[in-house]
Amino acid sequence: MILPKTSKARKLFHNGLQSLNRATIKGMRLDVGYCKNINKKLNKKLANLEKELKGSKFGKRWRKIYPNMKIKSDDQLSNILFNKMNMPIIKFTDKGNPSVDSGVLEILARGIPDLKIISKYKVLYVANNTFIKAFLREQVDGYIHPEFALHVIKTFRSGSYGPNFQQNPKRNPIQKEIVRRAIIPRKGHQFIAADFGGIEVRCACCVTKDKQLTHDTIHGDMHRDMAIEIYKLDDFIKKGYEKELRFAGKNGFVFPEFYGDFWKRCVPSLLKLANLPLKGTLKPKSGKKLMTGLYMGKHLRKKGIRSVKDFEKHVQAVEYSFWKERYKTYDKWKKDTIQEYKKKGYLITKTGFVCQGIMSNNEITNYPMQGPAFHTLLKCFNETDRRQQKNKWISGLVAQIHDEMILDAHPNETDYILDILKEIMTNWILKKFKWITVPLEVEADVYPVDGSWAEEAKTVVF
DNA sequence: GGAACTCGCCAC
DNA sequence: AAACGTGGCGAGTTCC
Repeated sequence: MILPKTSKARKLFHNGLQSLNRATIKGMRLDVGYCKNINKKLNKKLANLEKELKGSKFGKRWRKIYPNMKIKSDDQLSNILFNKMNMPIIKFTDKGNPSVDSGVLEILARGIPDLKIISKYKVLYVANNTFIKAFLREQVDGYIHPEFALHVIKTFRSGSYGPNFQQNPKRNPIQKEIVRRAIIPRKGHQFIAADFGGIEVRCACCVTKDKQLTHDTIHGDMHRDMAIEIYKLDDFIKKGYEKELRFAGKNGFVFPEFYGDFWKRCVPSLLKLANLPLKGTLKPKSGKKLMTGLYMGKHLRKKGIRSVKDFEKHVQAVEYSFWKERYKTYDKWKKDTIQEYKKKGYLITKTGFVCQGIMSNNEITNYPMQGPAFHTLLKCFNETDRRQQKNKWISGLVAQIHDEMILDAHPNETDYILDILKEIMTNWILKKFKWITVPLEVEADVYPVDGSWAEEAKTVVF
């Protein structure tokens, strides 16, 4: 449990309630015609995919066992795959049952191509049922009014409801296009979305005072560094593989480690991200192609890593140096903070919120970053709101996604607003939150006039 | 017939 | 010994 114990914390939330509520009241325009249209189209498409699956070899087998076949029934699917067809179990759910999630289906589709129909179905189903339908259900006179609450999330971030505006698809391009196309600015307006870059890591720099982390965050590239170390890449990363392998370093290792994961659980995703097999020996022709005639498998073998077991050992060593050498100050902070919590029974964040109650080690070391990261955005949101009222902008704040604020802007005011955002988010905030001891970086996406949220934006970096 | 649970998936 | 942090939500299923 966290409580806004200090007067500063209470004031931040008191102002936040009002500014967030104003954004809710203002709301965002919904392209209702588009939503109704795409909803119809998707219903038809989903019906067709269902028909296709039922007619396929795999679908016939399914229906023989379950005459009332339901594509969405993971129980039915799992029973057929793992009990009737004896397919290998790739991973287990939290409750210990064989998993049939998208990653598993992707692997099993190598042997049963019909499974691809199910994956395709699920992607479109989520876009339609979780998002488009919610928009149509929640809209009033062509506007949606997502709410933002400050009293629900235990780290005192914000939550969003009716609809939840903090989970709109971004990574899957098909879902992104379908869903974000529905959100449009007011007539003649354009969206501005300004987000802090790596705000949680920057909070970690300020909280832990780790000099190496601070250096890497401001001047270096830790994700790239870790990718090079994990895959022993040396100069391969310079030859056009930077983006993908950096992604693997970031999402397969650095982020999980910061959240409290450990090497053994990182290995499967690191293997998957490099297209390597999940067990056994690393064959010379396995994995991502690094250059003509050289695959990741062969490359790693040359470096003495001949099997998944070898790779596991290597990742364990990388983790050791990550915490015991590279970020040893951060590591010590974690130990000290856990000790402090155990002694006092509570912790207090940089923004004045008290964390108390029964917490795991990972919770103890994550809460001091997660809350203040959002509070930095909220403080800026409040100030932007104050200025928009004082100066009677036509434009206005309409939403917030943890480290990002979204405005519906009149083009005549756009440049002026960008100046204001730059001032508030990179300068003003440092005077208000003295504990922020690293520079802050902001990316502001400016969308085309009358362009939906799915359109390509012009990015301005502060 | 509804509450509670489970799984999977969307975001940061 | 521990073992990814915070949520919302839809669908299927089970229990009462």
